[in-house]
Formats: sequence, structure tokens, C-alpha cells
Amino acid sequence: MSKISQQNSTPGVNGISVIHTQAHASGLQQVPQLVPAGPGGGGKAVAPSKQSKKSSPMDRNSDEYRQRRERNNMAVKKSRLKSKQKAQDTLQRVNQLKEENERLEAKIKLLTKELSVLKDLFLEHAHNLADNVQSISTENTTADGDNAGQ
Amino acid sequence: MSKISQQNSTPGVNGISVIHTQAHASGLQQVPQLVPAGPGGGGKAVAPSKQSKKSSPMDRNSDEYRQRRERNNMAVKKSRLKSKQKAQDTLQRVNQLKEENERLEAKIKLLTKELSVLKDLFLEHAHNLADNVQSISTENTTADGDNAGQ
DNA sequence: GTAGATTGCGCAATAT
DNA sequence: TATATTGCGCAATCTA
Repeated sequence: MSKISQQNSTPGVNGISVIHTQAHASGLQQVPQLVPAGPGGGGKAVAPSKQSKKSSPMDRNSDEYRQRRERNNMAVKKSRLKSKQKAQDTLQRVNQLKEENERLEAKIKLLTKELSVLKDLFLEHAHNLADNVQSISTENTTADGDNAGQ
Repeated sequence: MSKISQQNSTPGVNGISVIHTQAHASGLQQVPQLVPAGPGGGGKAVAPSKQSKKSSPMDRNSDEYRQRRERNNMAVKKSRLKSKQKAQDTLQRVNQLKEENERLEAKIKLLTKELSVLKDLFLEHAHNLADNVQSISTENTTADGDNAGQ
């Protein structure tokens, strides 16, 4: 679901857009000619105040109105698409970070082990060498094979 | 998808929702009593076909209808809230992971350094001890030991 | 001051 | 059948 990329902006393309015309043309049911607000949409609805705001209540038949509505609808679609995209990206980011995390943890594990080994080796050798030194200095004969580490 | 719509939207402010009841109650402007599709919302509204779908076109005045609408509106709000919440959580998760990442990287850096130090130490000691051994065994003759860096 | 971007909201179709 | 999701349009804001 969803896609990538961003969307165009050519008018009238997208899904389909042939309706408005018909709508107001057919005069199916036209809300009260000049109503403050309608029920359906997103408007809220407080009181049926007249039509404050400007002298023109902006009638729904106006081309001007339809045009603006259409533009806004496009903008809304675009915005929502963008929003979804972003959400998806964020989700992707999470997975990306989780992977990176695992990688880092593995590395830590490795380094820790390496360190541990080296420490042991160090101690061991130190002792061995120390012993050697000791034996040699004391004229000891028994030799203990030394070796090169790592 | 998508169709026409028009009409609807109750005037008002935003922030509260008290409309529906009022809407049909106030009889502000009620869409044609029995319209196929709703105008405002996302309804479709293809042709003014009667009222297919069951025998009841479900008129907007019906209590039944209003009740269902209200329930759905609640569900929608709930769903959207949930959705937002999830998105936010995801975002938070990203930050969390980023922090953890930094922590891990720091640890790696530390371990790496520690390892390096230990290695040097190891080599140095090994050489020193070896030199000691050598000098002692050879009664001190040659000096200087080369070393490799790594 | 406008055009586009966001956002909350209700509707209806659809998924569960 | 009821709730949950989802696409969509409207209108109020916000922003550039």
C-alpha cells in the first residue's frame, strides 16, 4: 500500500474529477443556497449564526467557490500522502536503526571477547616469561618453550 | 471513489462536537430527506438513483441513523487517536534507538582503544621480556630489538 | 491578502 | 450486527 514519490499536482487528474460540475449542474440537491455551513463535512456546528464574515457568504454554486474547494481538496490529498510517506519513512528508520544496533552489539561482543583473550594471553605470557627470566637468572636449565602469540 | 458532495458542514467552531443532534434537530438545512448519498462527507453520490440497498434508504432523520452515525464518529475519533499515538510512539522509538546507538558506538570506541592499548602493552612486554631473556642468555651482547607496530 | 498546507471533523464504504 | 479503518470532502487555521 502506498507508494513512493510525491504526487503531481495536475488538476483534474488524480482520481477523477468530473463531479463538481455535475453536482451543481444537476442540481441534485443543493444545500440551501446560501447556507452558513453544512452538516456533513468537517464544519463544526455551533450556532446557526447567519453568515458573518464578509458580505458574501460565498454560495456553493459559485465557480469561485468550487474552484477553491477543488484546489483545497487537492492540497489535502497531497498533504495526507506526504504525511503517510513520512510515517512510513519513520517506520523504516526504526528497522534501519534496529539493524544497526544489532550490528553494533555483535561488534561489541566480538571486541569484548578479543579483549578477554588478549588479557588472558597477556597474563599467561607475562607469567611464563617471568618464569623464564626467573629460571634463566637462576641458572635453571629446564626451558619452557615460549611462543609467539597471536 | 470520490464523488460529489456538497452541502453539509455545520457552522461552528472547532473543538467540540455537539452538532449532529442539533443539526437534524435544528432542521437547519437537511439534505433532501432521503438522498442516496450524503453530500458532505465522503459519501459517493453517483446518480440520483432511488434508494437501492435495502428497502430503507435510511433517512437522515431517523434516530437509528443518527445513532449509528454518532457511534461511528466515536469509533473514527478513537481510531484516529490510536493512529496518532502509534505514530508518535514510533517516533519516540527512533529517538530511543538513536540514543542506544550512540551508547553502543561509544562503547565500541572504548573497547577498541582498550584493545589497542593492551596489544601494545603485550607486544612491548613480550619484547622486553624476550630481550631480557636474550640478553641474559647471551650474556648481554646485542642490543636493540626491533619492533613492529601494528 | 491570497494560495497552499495542515488539521479536526463527519459521512459512508469497507474491513474485521 | 457492531466496531475499526480508510478515503474523501468541507471548513478553519496556519504558514509562506
